Amino acid sequence: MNGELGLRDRKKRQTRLALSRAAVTLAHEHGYDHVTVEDISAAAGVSPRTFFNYFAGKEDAIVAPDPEAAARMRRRVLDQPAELGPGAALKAALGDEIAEGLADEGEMWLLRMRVVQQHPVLLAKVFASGEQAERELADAVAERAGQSATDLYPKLLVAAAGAACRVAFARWSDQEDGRPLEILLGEALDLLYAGLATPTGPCT
Amino acid sequence: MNGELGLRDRKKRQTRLALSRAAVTLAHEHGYDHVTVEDISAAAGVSPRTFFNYFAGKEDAIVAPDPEAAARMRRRVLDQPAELGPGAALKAALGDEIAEGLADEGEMWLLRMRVVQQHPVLLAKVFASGEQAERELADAVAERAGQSATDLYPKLLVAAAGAACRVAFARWSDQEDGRPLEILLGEALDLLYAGLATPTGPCT
DNA sequence: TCACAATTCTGCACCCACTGCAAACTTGCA
DNA sequence: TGCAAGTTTGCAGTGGGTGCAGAATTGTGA
Repeated sequence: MNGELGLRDRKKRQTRLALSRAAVTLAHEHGYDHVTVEDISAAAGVSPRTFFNYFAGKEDAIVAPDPEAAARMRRRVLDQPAELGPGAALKAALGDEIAEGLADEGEMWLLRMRVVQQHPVLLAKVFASGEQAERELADAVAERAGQSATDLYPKLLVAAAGAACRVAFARWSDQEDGRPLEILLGEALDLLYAGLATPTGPCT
Repeated sequence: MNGELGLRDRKKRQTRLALSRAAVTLAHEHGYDHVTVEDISAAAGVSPRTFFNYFAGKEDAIVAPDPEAAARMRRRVLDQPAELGPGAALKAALGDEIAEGLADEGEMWLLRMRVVQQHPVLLAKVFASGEQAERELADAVAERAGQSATDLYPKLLVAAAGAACRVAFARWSDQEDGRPLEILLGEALDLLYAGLATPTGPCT
């Protein structure tokens, strides 16, 4: 009736979001390991047991691996104009994804990045979920490149692009560099596609 | 007197190695999360409490972040012939490191990789410790390139090279491809330095 | 409107990872 | 041999994480 979702599902989404927001903000205020699951669930108004009905662990409440992200990126890659090569298609797809994400919840991304950058455990989670996404993405890239997903090229392309993303995100959240995320990522990808050429010439 | 190390230090090294080997082999046999710290320490002949005197956690007993690796790689990069550019120096340094590691404990590396590849948590640890090493390596590369360590180029070069390493290691442990690790890594780095050129031309 | 089925929430009991502390033990050295 | 320093261990406790079963809530058909 309202928004195509019943009260049940709306409440679930709401609870999940409340837990996630509570986890990020509490961790940002008091430090990740000074925040217990009990604190988070209390702030979100549910029992500690319920927390584990939504997230597999405390870490997941902060990094929140988006289960739809992989499929969405796959579609983005395949939907790019046919004249683009695999690398350009991947770059365009990443640009689209980031533009949309920033518009939806950019300030939350920034807060999350700040917390994550200071906690190796969380950073590890980010890498792991990125790696998961890379596996699916490699399929899409392989399809565009007319290769098998087990070939070196698709795997390396998405892995290297992932590395570029991480570098760009880190620079973005570092506030040293005030430029927007899209620019930073574009710069990194261009350098990558130029064979990591040094300022004075190609990579030697 | 004997090997420059007293009985004390030799025993410590021995215990650490025993714990690490026990962790890897037990995890390989029974699955990582069906093995408890108690099992590992029992197999190594020490008390569970002692386990934590050697490793910060169960994961560390398997991924065992080598505390000297970063400094060693830094030296390797700086010690490469002066005529090599940053990228070539990094490639050569990685080759040296791998050749030495394979000779010392190649079969253990393989077993470890097999375990790690199937456990997101461990994979995450690998990424995290890799990321840690990348920060130090970026300094060395920046020095060779005559740039600041906060510049994009050094960070992206080591991050992309790290991605190439992970891809090469994964392919190596996959046993689909029987070629030796050095070849696989060289191939990945070459493709990277060629700007991730597709089989039919440069990356578009 | 009401009652029933399905789903969600919650408390409880439990396992395991991990830590600080202090006592027992081992090693190195005078 | 005996002492100082370092290592191992047990113990007690915290917190993350899970299975289970009952209570609470919601969707649905009569």
